[in-house]
Amino acid sequence: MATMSDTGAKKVDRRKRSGRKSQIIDVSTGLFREKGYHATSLDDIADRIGFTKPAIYYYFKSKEDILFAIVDEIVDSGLERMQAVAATDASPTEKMHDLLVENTKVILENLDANSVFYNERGLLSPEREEAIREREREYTRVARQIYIDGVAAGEFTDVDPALATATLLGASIWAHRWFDPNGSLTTDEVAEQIATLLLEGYRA
Amino acid sequence: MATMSDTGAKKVDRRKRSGRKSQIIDVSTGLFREKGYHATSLDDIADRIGFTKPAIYYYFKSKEDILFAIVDEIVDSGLERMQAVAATDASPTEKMHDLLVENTKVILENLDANSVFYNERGLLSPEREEAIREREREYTRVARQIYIDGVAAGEFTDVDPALATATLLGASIWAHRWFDPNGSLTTDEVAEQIATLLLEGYRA
DNA sequence: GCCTATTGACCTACTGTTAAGTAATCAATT
DNA sequence: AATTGATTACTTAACAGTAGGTCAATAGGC
Repeated sequence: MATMSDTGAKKVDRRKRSGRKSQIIDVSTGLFREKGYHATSLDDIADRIGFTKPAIYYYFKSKEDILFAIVDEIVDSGLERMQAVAATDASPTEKMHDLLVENTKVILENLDANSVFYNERGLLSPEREEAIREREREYTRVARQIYIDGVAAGEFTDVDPALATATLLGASIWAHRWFDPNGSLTTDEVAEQIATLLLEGYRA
Repeated sequence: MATMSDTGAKKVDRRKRSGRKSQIIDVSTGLFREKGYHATSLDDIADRIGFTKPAIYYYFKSKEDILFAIVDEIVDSGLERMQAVAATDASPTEKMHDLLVENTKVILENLDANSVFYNERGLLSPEREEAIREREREYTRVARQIYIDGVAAGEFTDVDPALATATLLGASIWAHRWFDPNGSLTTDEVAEQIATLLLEGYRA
């Protein structure tokens, strides 16, 4: 009776999801990445859990809600770490380097969910995609401001900040397509090398 | 391959296709990019042409064949231009710069098809995906060799060539996600600025 | 009368989703 | 201690819609 009465709240607690709900999300994340959202049926998800299909509806109102849960959680976790980097009083050069390192790490440490984020989020309803895109704009805004500060401080090349940050972040994001968790390089090493390569250029 | 005095070198050569067939490919390319492969029905494609669905089967044996036709054509057009760059006797630095410029241009000049290539090709059958992946390996092999030559010549930073080329090409490829054809920058300007930014780094 | 291009009708498989029912658990009441 | 009622976590059955795909039939040009 003591700890029961506060569970009725509608706010979703990300850290303490019910075991089943987080299991559905985890399994769906893997399948969505492997096969794509539309090519993954609710039967596929249920089978892998050891469920029947309608049981999913006890935890989610629709298939799209599962995808949204995955994508929504990811955009939050990334944004938090970007803002932490931007909030330091380091130089623009250091900030941008750290931002690229953190961005790569956040992606590679949660490869499945981030792959789903980048490849399947376009399949959400227009309203939900816009909600995600809004959060992402905040994300790119942080990076762009660092770049603008860097140009003002004479530290960065004076090119279009939108182009520069899109290119820099793109190089980092693209790691999700080729990174092999079983390869010889760790996520930290890859993150550091990408950031350094972009900062200095590839010319010796 | 000699220089073709064709009207549009930027457009993909589709002389071998009948008008209808190329129309199906064009329309499908647009829809696959907008909505995704699985979310696009054959009725959607037929409707946009002014067709009925079975007519598609006069030109293609299956829906997947349409996707394969799009993806197959793209991987060819890209590879040809990469090999042309690699075949010159320029320095590794110049080659890599040109390769990045050409890669970006080839993507932005055919944005729909390249978006489909990068986002939907994983939905092909395993055999066909492997066939595409094989051609793409040739693609990355060309870039990697240039990088290796550049390191040997003391021109490039001595990092893992696989990581370096994946990062460099990734930054270029990622342009397909943010480039706006109606924006203020042309494809040539974007291609040149991305290549220069990557070559020199963003530090002033 | 043949070839090309196209259609309407149809089949089958599968999808997300809902409804209704059930076994187990637990709190409150008898 | 036994009964009840509610809640949790599912199951089975089924539905309505849609998808890719097939095929016989056909209109128009040569």
